[in-house]
Amino acid sequence: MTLKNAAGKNTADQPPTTGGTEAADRVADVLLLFSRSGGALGVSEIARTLELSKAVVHRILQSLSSRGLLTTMDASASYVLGPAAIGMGNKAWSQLDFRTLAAPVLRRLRDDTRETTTLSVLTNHSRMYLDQFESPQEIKMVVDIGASHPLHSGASSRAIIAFLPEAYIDEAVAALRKSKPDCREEDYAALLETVRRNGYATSFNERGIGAASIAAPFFDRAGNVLGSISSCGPIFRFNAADTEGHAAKVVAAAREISDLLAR
Amino acid sequence: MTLKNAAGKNTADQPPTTGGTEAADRVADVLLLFSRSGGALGVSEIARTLELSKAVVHRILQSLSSRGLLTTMDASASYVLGPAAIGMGNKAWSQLDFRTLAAPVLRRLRDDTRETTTLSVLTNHSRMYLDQFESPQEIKMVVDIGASHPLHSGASSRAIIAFLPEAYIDEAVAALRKSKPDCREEDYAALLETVRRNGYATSFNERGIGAASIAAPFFDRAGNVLGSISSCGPIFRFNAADTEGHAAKVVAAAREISDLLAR
DNA sequence: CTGTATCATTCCGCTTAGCGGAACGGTGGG
DNA sequence: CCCACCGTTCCGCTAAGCGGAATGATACAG
Repeated sequence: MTLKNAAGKNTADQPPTTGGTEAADRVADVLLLFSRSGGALGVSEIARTLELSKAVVHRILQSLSSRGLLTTMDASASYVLGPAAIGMGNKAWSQLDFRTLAAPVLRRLRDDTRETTTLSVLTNHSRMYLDQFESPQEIKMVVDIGASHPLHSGASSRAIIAFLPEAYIDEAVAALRKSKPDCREEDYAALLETVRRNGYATSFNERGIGAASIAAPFFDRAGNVLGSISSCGPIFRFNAADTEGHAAKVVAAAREISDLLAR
Repeated sequence: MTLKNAAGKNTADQPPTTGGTEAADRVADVLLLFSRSGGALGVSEIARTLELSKAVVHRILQSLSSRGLLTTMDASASYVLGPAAIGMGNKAWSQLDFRTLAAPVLRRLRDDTRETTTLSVLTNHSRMYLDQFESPQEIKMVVDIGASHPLHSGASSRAIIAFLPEAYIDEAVAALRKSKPDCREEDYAALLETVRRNGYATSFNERGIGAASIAAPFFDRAGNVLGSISSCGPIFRFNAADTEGHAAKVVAAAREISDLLAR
């Protein structure tokens, strides 16, 4: 029975065990499940999804919430990520340096497209430019590193929000209505659907006059959006005919960053 | 040797096992260790700190980094929190609702002090107002919910940064120099030391003219700062004689929030 | 108010996952 | 060159913890 099940250990399906212990893998999987699935989760649901016994899941949840990584909503029953998870996220920001990680990719994309390339990350409920590589040309776009921008407009934002849960989108539509009361929710949803299908977002004359931008998102291994990169410049250099080819380069670069993160 | 170590399982010290399984507790502890200790960590160091065998730690690290919760810096050897930790942090923000959690405490503090109370959270490398309860008086302070503020100035910011690692403080001093080239690093360090000792921060006529604020931080169970609350209003109602009593109320409220989070 | 179907939680004996001590290769400093 | 410390790997023993089933709580339908 223990014959070859020992080291190999794949029940033939989803999560290929790697290196460590099965117990630890399970704990990680539970955490990642929370970080994937939007709302609150209960014992049975998790047990079903991960194909584990309810007893096991229950014990893991006990441990995790005893350490504050999970919390139980008001009464009791179902769990959500807890304050310690927020603390961890904050720490991760200071430990893991996106800028250095993405720099080579961004620089190469800049040299390739000869347009300014930017790096944005998702932060709480907004977006922020972390870095940029400026175009070598005299007329170019320059963004403000560090300031935060709303998630509802601009290519870099749309590339992110298209892959976030419903709640973010509702919030964005609400914010959008304040400046453009006549915008329709369906139109925005359709726009984001296009972004999801193409894998990139575009904007022309949107945030700034005469500015154009093509942006693509990158993800962590669990499939969460972490941010986006863009190639942007004066609109007269972004003609419709080239857009597709240009976008392909941006998407490829974004995927490269995702891969670096997944490594 | 294994005599009574079996079930009871407390080596008489730090982390009292609760509910779940020992294995899961260990995994959580490793994660929390990363979220506490600033830099990168190696197998031996963790094993020593947590009083675990090196083999165990090594296996846990394998599992966690196979899921992207940890990452190994460039070559190899020591680990830091990975992209999945950032994704988790982001998700935690949307699941765990600080505003509703803190609302009763903030409202009570407002009714008690008759001044506007605010809720701020740490985000990436800045701070953001999440909520406020306005003073019932005609002359009052009102802050801008949602916008982000630098970490280097204002009571609410200082209450946070005083409990962050060195790197943040250096960054703040650098930013501070841009507006006040003559500020001395030692002075700022001393200021923060005072904040740490008192448990609260004050500002008078600092961010806005005629405005005063008393702020205290709150923490997750692991001791990470998550944000701060403040009681603030027109400076003429904040006379020095009352400051200490006023601050005590703010600190008590902040501790209450920490407790709610630790529950 | 009773029946049925969820849910989370608890129990306990069996067994297998994984603990830990020790051995191994690599690296750096004295 | 050696010693100290690192991360990694091996393997036999054993107790940690898995899982099936029982229990209690809650909820909805009839």
